[in-house]
Order: sequence, then structure tokens, then C-alpha cells
Amino acid sequence: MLNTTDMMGGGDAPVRDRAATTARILKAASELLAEGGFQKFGVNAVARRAGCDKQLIYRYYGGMDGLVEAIGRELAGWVEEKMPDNGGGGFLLTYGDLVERLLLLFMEALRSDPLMKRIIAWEMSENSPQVRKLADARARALGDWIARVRAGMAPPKGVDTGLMNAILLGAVQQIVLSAEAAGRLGSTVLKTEKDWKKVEQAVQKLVRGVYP
Amino acid sequence: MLNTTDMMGGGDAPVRDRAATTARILKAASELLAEGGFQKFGVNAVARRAGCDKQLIYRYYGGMDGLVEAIGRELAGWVEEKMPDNGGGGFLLTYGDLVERLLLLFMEALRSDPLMKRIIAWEMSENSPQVRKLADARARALGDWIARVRAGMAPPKGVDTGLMNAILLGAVQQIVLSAEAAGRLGSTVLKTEKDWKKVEQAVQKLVRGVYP
DNA sequence: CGGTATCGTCACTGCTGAGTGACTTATCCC
DNA sequence: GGGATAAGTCACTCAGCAGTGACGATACCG
Repeated sequence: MLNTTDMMGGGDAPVRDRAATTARILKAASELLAEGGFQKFGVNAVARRAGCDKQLIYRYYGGMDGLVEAIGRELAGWVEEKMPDNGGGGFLLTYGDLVERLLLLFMEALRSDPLMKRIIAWEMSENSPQVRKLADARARALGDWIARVRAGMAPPKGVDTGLMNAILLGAVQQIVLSAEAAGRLGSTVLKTEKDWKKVEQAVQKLVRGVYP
Repeated sequence: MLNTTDMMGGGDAPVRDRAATTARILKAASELLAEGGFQKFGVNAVARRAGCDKQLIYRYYGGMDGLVEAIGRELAGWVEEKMPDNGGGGFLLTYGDLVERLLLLFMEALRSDPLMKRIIAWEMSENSPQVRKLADARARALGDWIARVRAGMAPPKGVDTGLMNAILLGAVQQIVLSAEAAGRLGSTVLKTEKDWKKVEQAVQKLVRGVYP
């Protein structure tokens, strides 16, 4: 008789609640991914962290693939959660204002989200269908955001805005990931809020350059 | 008159030449890294590919760390090799021209170098001292390049050129890595030379925006 | 009360990798 | 030739991970 519930007090019974367990597994997986990156991400590690047997991961999620998919589903609303449609309250007069707002919001959102940072880093170094799905969902969400917010505002002529915005977004991604991995970008240290203010200004300048 | 296997016939003597073997190991490691990425990069895999026992990796390089270091040393001259000092033969009149040249050269050089692509992806998703060294060396080399080539040309005022160039460089990195990993950047496909021409134009526009 | 579905655990196989000690064999040099 | 040195190989331990089959335990329901 090991940890049977009936004993009062510290009896830490295995709770026997599927919903709670699946949630615990998902949480463990997300945290693990956020903290350790995809390198240490595996069935054993997740099970260990969730405090249950790995068999349950196979039963409830069908293995790692299903689990990653579940994480993706959880993250589907990321853009909606983190990036308000009203762009922070200001009036957006020009297309450039809009893109600038997008980039700064995205940078801030990404900076404060370890999980998303790890996932993007993952996307950069693997090509599995799993990872691809995550990437697609995010890209689509950002596209939707801009389509929704721009609300009829005309994009400037003579510029492939889709490509240009993708490049700018990529630049922001790179900045944040580089700061995460190395604490700096090139030779500029990125630690304090002050450093980041400078980055924001540089990004602004970049946007105003292409979308005057 | 040593290793010339002058003995006749199918004698598959193991050649017994340290210099050649160390070189073979290094080559195998580089290729493996370039082809499979850092995920499948390990002592066993390298030894298998080099056609020798892994023991030799420990003996000659002191393990994977030393081997990575050797790769780094080999890559130290990457910038010098791939990026000509005269900027491709044109005259560089302004600081903007210079940066534009740097970015386009860098993009081209990176695109054609699988190993460097993998290493940068590696840098993005790990933080070990080993990998850090690789990143540092590359960043320094690029900084040296620009310092050397700019040859007294005055940078524009009102711009933190160090930071701005780092951002632009990061953008280019991101473009190339994204193309490598997913075949596209955001929703724009990056396959044909034509696609890349468009990217180059966008990068040019970006540079001219900040350094008019 | 008894049966059954299901939540949870255990023990195991098969595989791959890092790292090491002991061994064999070729080459160098006197 | 003959030993010393170094190149190369083998066989092993230890650990971690993915995946699976069988087993225990409990809550639910008639």
C-alpha cells in the first residue's frame, strides 16, 4: 500500500483526473520548451516534469507530435492576445505608422515570451512538418493582424510591401533572438531597457526610411 | 617515403598518417555540420564519416569541443575569403553605398555557404561557450571588414551606425536562414534567382532609406 | 455488490550516444 | 635488425531516450 488516498493528511494521491493530467502535461511541455529549448525536449523530460508516466503522453496525445500540435493550438491566439487591434491606442495615419506599430508591438510581445522565442529558434533550425505547422500558423496570424488593422488604408506604391514587411519582421525576430542567445546584437549589448529603447529608435528610423 | 602504400594489390592499409587523418576528421566534421546541422553532430557520426575510430577524435582534438574550435579556426578567414575588400570593383562614394555593398556581398556569401548557415542557426539556439566563440569571431571579422573598407569615409551623423548595421546584417541573416529552413520568408517564396533579385532590391531600398 | 472502463504505474526492449582502457601494428631511428 | 613511439582499432561501460505490453487501482454505473 503505497500512496493510497484514504490515509488522511499528506496523502498525495495520483488525483486520477484526465483533464487535469492532460493540462499538466501540456503545461510541463510548454515550460520545458520555453526554458530548455527544443534540444532537451522529449517524452521522458516532459513526463518527468509533469510528474506522471510517459505512457500517458502517448495515450492522451499520441506522442510528441500530438503534443507539439496541442502547443501550437494553444499558441494559435498568440497574436490576438499580445497585439491589440487598436495598435496601442494611437491614431494610425499612414501605412508607415501602421508597420512601425506592428514591429514595435511584435518586438515587445516576442521579448516577453520565452516560449515563442524558442519556437522561432526551432523553426530556424529544423524543417519537420510539425515545426512547419507552428511557423505557418504564426505567419498567417500576423498577416491577418495587418490586414485587419490596416482597414482600407492604402499601401504605398512602388514597394513590395509583403516582402518588405517580412524582412522587417525578420529583422526584429533576429534582434530578439540574438539578444536571447548571446545577450547582444553584433557588438552592441542588449540588456537594459535603455539598450532596447535605442533599438526601438533604430527600427523606427528603418521604417520611416522605407515608408516615408 | 612513408605512407606510399607501395605494397602491391588490395592491401587496404589504414594509411597511418596523422596529418592526413586529422584533416579528414576536420573535413568530415565540417561536411556533417553543413549537411545535417548541429542536431546530428556528434563524435560517433564524425568518426563514422571520417572512416576512422572515434578515439582519434579524442586523441587529436580532445573531443568535440576541440573539434568545433578547429572548425572555428578554419572559418576565421571566412570574411576575407568571401568578401573582397574592393567591394566588387565599384567605387564606393557614400557610406550608404558601402553598407549596401556589405549587405549584398554578405547575403550572397552566406547563401552559398551551407556550413556558415548551419553555424549561425546553431548560434541562434544554443548558448554554450563553444558556439559563442564562433559567433564572436564572425562578428569581429565583419566589423574589421567595414572598418578596413570604409577607409576614412565619414559615417552619417544622427545614426548609431554600429547598431543600425547590426540590425541590417541581422535582417539579411534572417532572410537567408528562413529561406534555408522553410524555403520562404513570411509568405514570399524564395527559390529562384528572380525571387532573390527582389530581395536584393528590397534590401537596397532599406539601406537607402536609412543612409540616403 | 460486482463488473468494467479507464487512469496511472512499472518493467522491459532496442537503440544511440559519449567516453575510456587495452590492444595490435606500422613506422621511425639508431 | 630491434626497440620505442605513435597510429589505429576493438570492446566495453554507462547513460539517456523512444516506444510498448502488462499490470494495479479506482471510480463509475447498473
